[in-house]
Amino acid sequence: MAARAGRGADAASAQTGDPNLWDRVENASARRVLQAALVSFSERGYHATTTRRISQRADLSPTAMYAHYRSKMDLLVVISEIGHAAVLEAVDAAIADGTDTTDRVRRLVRTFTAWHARNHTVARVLQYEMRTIPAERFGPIRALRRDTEARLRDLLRAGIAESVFAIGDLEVATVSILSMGIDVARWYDGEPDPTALADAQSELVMRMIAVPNQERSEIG
Amino acid sequence: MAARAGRGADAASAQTGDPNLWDRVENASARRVLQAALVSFSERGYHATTTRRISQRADLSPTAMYAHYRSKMDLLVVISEIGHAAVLEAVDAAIADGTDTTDRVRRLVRTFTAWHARNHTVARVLQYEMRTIPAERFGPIRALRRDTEARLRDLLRAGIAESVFAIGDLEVATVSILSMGIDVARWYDGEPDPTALADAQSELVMRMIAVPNQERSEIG
Amino acid sequence: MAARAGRGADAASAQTGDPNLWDRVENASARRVLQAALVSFSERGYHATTTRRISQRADLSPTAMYAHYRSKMDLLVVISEIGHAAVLEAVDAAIADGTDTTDRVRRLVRTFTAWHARNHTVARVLQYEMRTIPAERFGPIRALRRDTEARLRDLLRAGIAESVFAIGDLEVATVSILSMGIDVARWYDGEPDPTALADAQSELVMRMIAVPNQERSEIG
Amino acid sequence: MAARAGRGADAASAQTGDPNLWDRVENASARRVLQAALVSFSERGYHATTTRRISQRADLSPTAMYAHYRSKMDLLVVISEIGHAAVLEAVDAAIADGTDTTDRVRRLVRTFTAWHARNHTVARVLQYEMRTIPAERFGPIRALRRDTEARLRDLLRAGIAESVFAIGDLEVATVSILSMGIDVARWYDGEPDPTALADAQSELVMRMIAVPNQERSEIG
DNA sequence: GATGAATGAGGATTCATTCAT
DNA sequence: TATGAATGAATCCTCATTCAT
Repeated sequence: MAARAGRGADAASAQTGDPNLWDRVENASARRVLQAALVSFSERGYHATTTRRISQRADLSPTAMYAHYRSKMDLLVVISEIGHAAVLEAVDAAIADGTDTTDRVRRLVRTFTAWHARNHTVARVLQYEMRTIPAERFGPIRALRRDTEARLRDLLRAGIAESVFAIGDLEVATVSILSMGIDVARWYDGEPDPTALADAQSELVMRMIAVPNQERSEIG
Repeated sequence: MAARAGRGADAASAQTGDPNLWDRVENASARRVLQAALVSFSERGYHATTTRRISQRADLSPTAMYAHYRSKMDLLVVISEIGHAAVLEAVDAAIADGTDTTDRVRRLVRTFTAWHARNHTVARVLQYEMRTIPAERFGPIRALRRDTEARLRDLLRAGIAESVFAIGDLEVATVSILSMGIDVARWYDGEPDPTALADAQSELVMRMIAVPNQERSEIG
Repeated sequence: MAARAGRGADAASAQTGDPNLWDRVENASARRVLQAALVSFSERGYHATTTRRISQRADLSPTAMYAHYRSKMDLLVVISEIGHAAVLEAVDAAIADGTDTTDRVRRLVRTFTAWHARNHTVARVLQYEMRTIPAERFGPIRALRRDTEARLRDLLRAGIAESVFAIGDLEVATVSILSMGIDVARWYDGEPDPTALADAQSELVMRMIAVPNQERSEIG
Repeated sequence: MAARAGRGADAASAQTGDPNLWDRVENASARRVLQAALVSFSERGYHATTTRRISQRADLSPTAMYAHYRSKMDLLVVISEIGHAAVLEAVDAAIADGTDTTDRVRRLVRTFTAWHARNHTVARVLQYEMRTIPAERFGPIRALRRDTEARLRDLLRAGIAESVFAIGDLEVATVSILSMGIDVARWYDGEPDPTALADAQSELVMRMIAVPNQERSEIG
């Protein structure tokens, strides 16, 4: 069984993305269960994943997961919370490194895209199983998503104010830029290299929002 | 239940998008079943949709669908085939109307985006349940997707050759542009107006790929 | 489809045994349905046979059988009645041809065995689906079976009285002799030739019941 | 329901024959399920038996059987394998006890018949549901049946070589003798006593195959 | 913490049969 | 006579979860 071979940290990380993501889950069994769930949810979707499959992939008995999680939905919620928090953290770190608005947007997009490529397994769960999470548990996730989106929107708005960006419809621009990164989760399977992809997409985005050369030179 | 009220053609089309889409399903019951499945698949996903729900929404007995479709999976496949075919048709029609490469790309993007907004219910099924379709039935769908993607790629390539587009990475550009339209299915819920959205997105795309003004003026 | 090829009388009789058996069913469609049911009941059993299968094999629509028979059970009952009646008729004809008790028993056994070989398709239904027929419809069939058994028992009793047979337990002998013929339905698949099999089995039976040579010569 | 009353070992064995037969099924629930299935398969046939009935008769929830068996078919296969193995074991034990060929045949027949009377519930399943078992699982059962048949055939052949048996057609004799025992499963319902029946049938068989007195005295 | 057995709810699907045509 | 559509009942089985150990 592949799961058996993949029990080690390295093999697993190939499927589950950045290994540090799951560091906060301290118990080893609990982490294995979570990663097994993650891979299955990503491959087949939440409803098509059985708790037995998860357990098998984690090399545990069918009921072992209940020692660590209250339910299958719990697994999805935890994965989703960790994932969404990680995206926001990455985005915030990227912004912090930026020197000016243009640079910050470029870094944000590059990071966002690279994250979705590198962590496309988690990303798929975040995006495709959002609707699966019941309203009463969705609150924190919604907040994280809104915050992430707000980071970009605020930068775009700032750039417009600074006259470095020319954007017709701020909302459409915000969501469209994020779409390019989010949708990476759907099609990405290792190619191209996350960094290369991130560079290419961020370049496209910058051209999309930049004030056209002529006008800028006129202004400058 | 809302479904009961929605049995009429108009109410249903509000949920199922362009009513002509389902014209090719001639039997009225078969069409109602298909539309009921469509709405449920879109709202809750394939696996979370029960055949009973579908039948109920179609105002038929729990087993009536089996007179028209061999299985629940059949419904998904038919929906997916019709939907993907419709996208390609729309794209082809848009291209045919264009006057030059730039115009054709703009029309393609506008149409693609508008289609995904107007038919976001179907579009959600097309994008989110692709992995659910078993390999042996996926062939025709894959072909349609590849063709649709090829339409854009070919136009971009032509524009580069004509020096009206400046694109660093053709593949990334192709998929990123489509991502903006595809991802509309995820977030769209009636706002903004499909035409307005299509105009805004196509404008973003055109700026993204157009040769910068300066250079172009140099050439002209 | 094999059924289509086998629609003619000759091909069908290969599977359904003596074609005259079904002559009394005058309507051609009704007869085709009956023979289709017969073959399926024999091959897979009554409960594993669907009415759709029967109709298909008879080259008719799934509901066509209801024009001729009230239910699936009706088919089984009719087949069973015709079959059991035919066995008794054959046995009676065999007895009628016999010259003395010994000859009559030999002819009865030979005929009984040959019938089960030649009509093993029907015979299998008669024997294996007996318990399937509900009590309220089983009366006539029970009568036919009792009569057939009585024919042999009476002959054996007569032979004992005439001192041509030496039999310890009349009941066990009766049923055991019939078992040899009945069980042919279970294993027979065309080999050996029904006549050869009938000769061999009847010889075994005659030795089984005949007064031993020594004693007979003493008596004579 | 009678099943509830029959939960005790003794009551069950009245229906399921030799209780030792099921000893190899160690888990008590699994054994109860198996015996419940056995009785139902025997009474109504495999296809007419629902898994619910089996569970009810075993005093378990409708799904409890799935903890022990993978499917309803699994139950049939296990029953069939255990049953056929038991027949062969009984036959082998009988042969081992014999002093010469004639004695061995007599013992074989007596044992075979008595087994089918005593275990007529299992025997009915073995004989009537053979065709129900799919080819890919039938291998071991076919082997057991062939072995059992070979035991008799080999003895008959030996007896012919030793001139203690006079048999026209070895194959017909082999199958006909077994038929007498097998068919007991069809009609037996407690009468006569298995031993008495076995004695009567074995006597019939011995007369059927023995070299006639006269000839034998000539030889001796 | 971990497990094997057990369970209730529900799932897709099949089936014999009916009905309108 | 024949059919396509429709249906209610039932079937096998799966699933997430619980419980005793």
